[in-house]
Amino acid sequence: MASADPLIRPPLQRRSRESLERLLQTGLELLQEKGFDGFTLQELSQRAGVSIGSIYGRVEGREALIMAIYERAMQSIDAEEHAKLEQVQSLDGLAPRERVQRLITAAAETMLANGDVLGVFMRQAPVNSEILSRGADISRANARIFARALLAHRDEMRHPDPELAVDVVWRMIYCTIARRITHGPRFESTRPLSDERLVRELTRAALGYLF
Amino acid sequence: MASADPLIRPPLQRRSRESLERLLQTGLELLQEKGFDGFTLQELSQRAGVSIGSIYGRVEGREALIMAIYERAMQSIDAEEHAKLEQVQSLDGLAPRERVQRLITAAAETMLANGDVLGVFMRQAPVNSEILSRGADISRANARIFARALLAHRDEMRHPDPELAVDVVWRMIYCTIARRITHGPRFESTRPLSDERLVRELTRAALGYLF
Amino acid sequence: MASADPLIRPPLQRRSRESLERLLQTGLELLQEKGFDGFTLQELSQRAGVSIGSIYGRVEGREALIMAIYERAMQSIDAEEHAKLEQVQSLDGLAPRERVQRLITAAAETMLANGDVLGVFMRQAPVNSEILSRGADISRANARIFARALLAHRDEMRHPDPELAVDVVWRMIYCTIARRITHGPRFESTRPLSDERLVRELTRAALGYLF
Amino acid sequence: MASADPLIRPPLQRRSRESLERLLQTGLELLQEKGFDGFTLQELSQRAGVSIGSIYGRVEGREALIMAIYERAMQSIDAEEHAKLEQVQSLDGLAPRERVQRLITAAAETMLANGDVLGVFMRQAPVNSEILSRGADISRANARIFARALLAHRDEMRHPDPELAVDVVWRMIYCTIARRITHGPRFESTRPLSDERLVRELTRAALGYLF
DNA sequence: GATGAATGAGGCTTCATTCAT
DNA sequence: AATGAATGAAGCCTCATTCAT
Repeated sequence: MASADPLIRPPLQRRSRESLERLLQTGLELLQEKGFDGFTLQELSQRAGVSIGSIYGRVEGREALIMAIYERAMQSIDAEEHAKLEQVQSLDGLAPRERVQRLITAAAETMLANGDVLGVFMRQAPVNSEILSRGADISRANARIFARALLAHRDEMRHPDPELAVDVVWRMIYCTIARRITHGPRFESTRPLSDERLVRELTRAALGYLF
Repeated sequence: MASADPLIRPPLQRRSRESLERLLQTGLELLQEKGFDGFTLQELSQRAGVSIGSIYGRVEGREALIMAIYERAMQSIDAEEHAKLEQVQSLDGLAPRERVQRLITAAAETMLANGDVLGVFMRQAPVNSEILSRGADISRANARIFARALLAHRDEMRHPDPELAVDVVWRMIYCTIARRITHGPRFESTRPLSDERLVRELTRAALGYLF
Repeated sequence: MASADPLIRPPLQRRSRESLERLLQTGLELLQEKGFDGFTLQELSQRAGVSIGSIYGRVEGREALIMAIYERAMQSIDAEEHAKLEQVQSLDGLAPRERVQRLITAAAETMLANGDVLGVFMRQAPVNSEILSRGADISRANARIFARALLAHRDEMRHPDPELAVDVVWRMIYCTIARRITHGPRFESTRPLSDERLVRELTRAALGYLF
Repeated sequence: MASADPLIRPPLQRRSRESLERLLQTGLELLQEKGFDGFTLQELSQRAGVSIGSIYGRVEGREALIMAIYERAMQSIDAEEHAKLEQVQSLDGLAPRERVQRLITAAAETMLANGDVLGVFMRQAPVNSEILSRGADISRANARIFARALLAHRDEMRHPDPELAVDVVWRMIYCTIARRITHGPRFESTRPLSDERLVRELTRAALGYLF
């Protein structure tokens, strides 16, 4: 799912690779601190100790740089979620409810744990089509894994259209957690509610809906 | 819920009121087309046929203008949602499931029906603290109405903590619909799913969870 | 010495005269508070409760308005100084040193006493040719009175060119006091020095120089 | 006496240093021609052949640029006056009257000789607190040198409070010359009076006052 | 006459990108 | 390849003045 066009001109020398790394790492921090709008190449250049010229030597421009930062940041997060979902899926002899519960928890917790970084980009997605589409890619890939895993238990589901139900569950969970990350835990309601509790309740709702 | 501080210097003459109206309306359209970043006073001035100076005669600056557009746009939408929720709440002798179903449908449909306008601001909320907080105000107010209406049936609920359950249901519904508006219907999954169907399934999930 | 061209379109009705008065008075206050640069017709209009349109009905524009404020403010101050100088001049049988002392004191004290208002315009003079030239008119007029009064004692003066000496004394006194008003009492030196003391010493210097 | 905070981001390359120089020089000329109010970055940019962006690369903004022009212009003038005063002070075996005469002449002539440049800033001082305070610094420093030099002869002075007298002399001289520079030679009086003559007479007055 | 809304030239500033060294 | 100075389009805002009511 990685993009085909080279966001980055591959660095050849060790020194280059290092400064590229510094660029992407510092860039992420800058993005977290200032948001996309406050993110300027000038400041990045200074903080990372990499000249503007070098940035342009490595990258097409601001947009591409941000995408490169994005890809780098997402790579590990996505792999982590991916792996967790796959792992639960691969478990044999799991009771349906047990599996569903674990899948939801896996997905939600990975997202919440990486909320700091994820949030930076999730907040921009609705305003930046590039990020929107890459984000969709990732989400959809996970949707598929999630669905496949759940549908192993389709026969036990009481819902008449398991495919649909599973899709809806994914959306429900994903959206609720995602907004928690982007808007904070009290946007929709001031009632205190911990991450753990929310996940538990969402799971419960999913189970009630599916089975 | 309208803000107390005067975003707008109230126009006294007819001509003014007209151009203010033009400003807010055209401004909303411009915001829809270009997004917040692409929204410039210069272009608004041209399109609305109102000089820059006049804009500043009416409004503190760009930021205040946007908030004014926001308030105007939200006023009717919010009132509509508010009213619908209140109306369902006020119905006597409604079976619990029936009431819940209607409440969810009311909330979701109002949002979806106004998605064009809502989306413009919802997309900015995570990036604009002013809008974030106003949006939270509105959402929370509706959360309260929603909760009050549902909790009329708390005795019939099987969930051990009805207050919590009702809060979670609201979040689930609101987040899922909101993201549909801001990210489109296929961000999380490519599986086709109509608005109506989604609402129906969310309702079903909510009912299973509560009762 | 009043300018010939009508800075002000003479108000005919009582109401007009009142609002003109309000304009000039409030204008002076505004000028004191904000300085020339911070002085805007918009704010004056509001504070004085006179519409912009009315201001333009009465006056050519911003510049003319300021000059009108200036003239009004100077009128009384100038008259006061004028009168004091003339009065000392008219005293018979005054010992030379006594007369000089009184003249200097009269001039200096009038200026210092009106420093609040004088300062506003004196600070602008070097930057505003209109005010510069009106200010020069006034200063020169007083120079003439001052000179005439002193030269009554030319025979007692030890200076070989009494005309010159008297001119220099006037300049010295006027400049020192004027700068005290425009730049404050400690611009040139941090040594504390009261108005009274300064005047006394200047007088002493003048006497030593003339006689 | 140069300010410690960096008004200017020091240019590293030759090309930069040249355009910075052009900027400050042309800036001074522009200031002389148009005054502070008429001084715009746009015009400076054009005249100096330096882009707006470059200006901002070198300087914080308009205000800082003006201060930089000021500091550069004052540096040499101040040094010159400073040096001249020190030099007279250092002369041994000078008769009191001789020394006073030379000191006053030194101070006055340096100022008058640099009147073109000095005037630009002196005219703004009463209206620009930054310049006012820097100007005060310089004047006070010279006041100290002047006083120290004169007070070497305190025993010969007939004035009962030599410290005071010397302070007053400095003020008198400085103010009269400064106003001559800012307001021209005929503001206070139309009587023709050359620079030389004025200085000579001021000196005579000072001598009469002190000794 | 009075009112105050409307106008718009013109100022300052930011920052992605280019280019000389 | 790297550096960082230079560029300039484009945005926001102010305020004297004009003009419809």
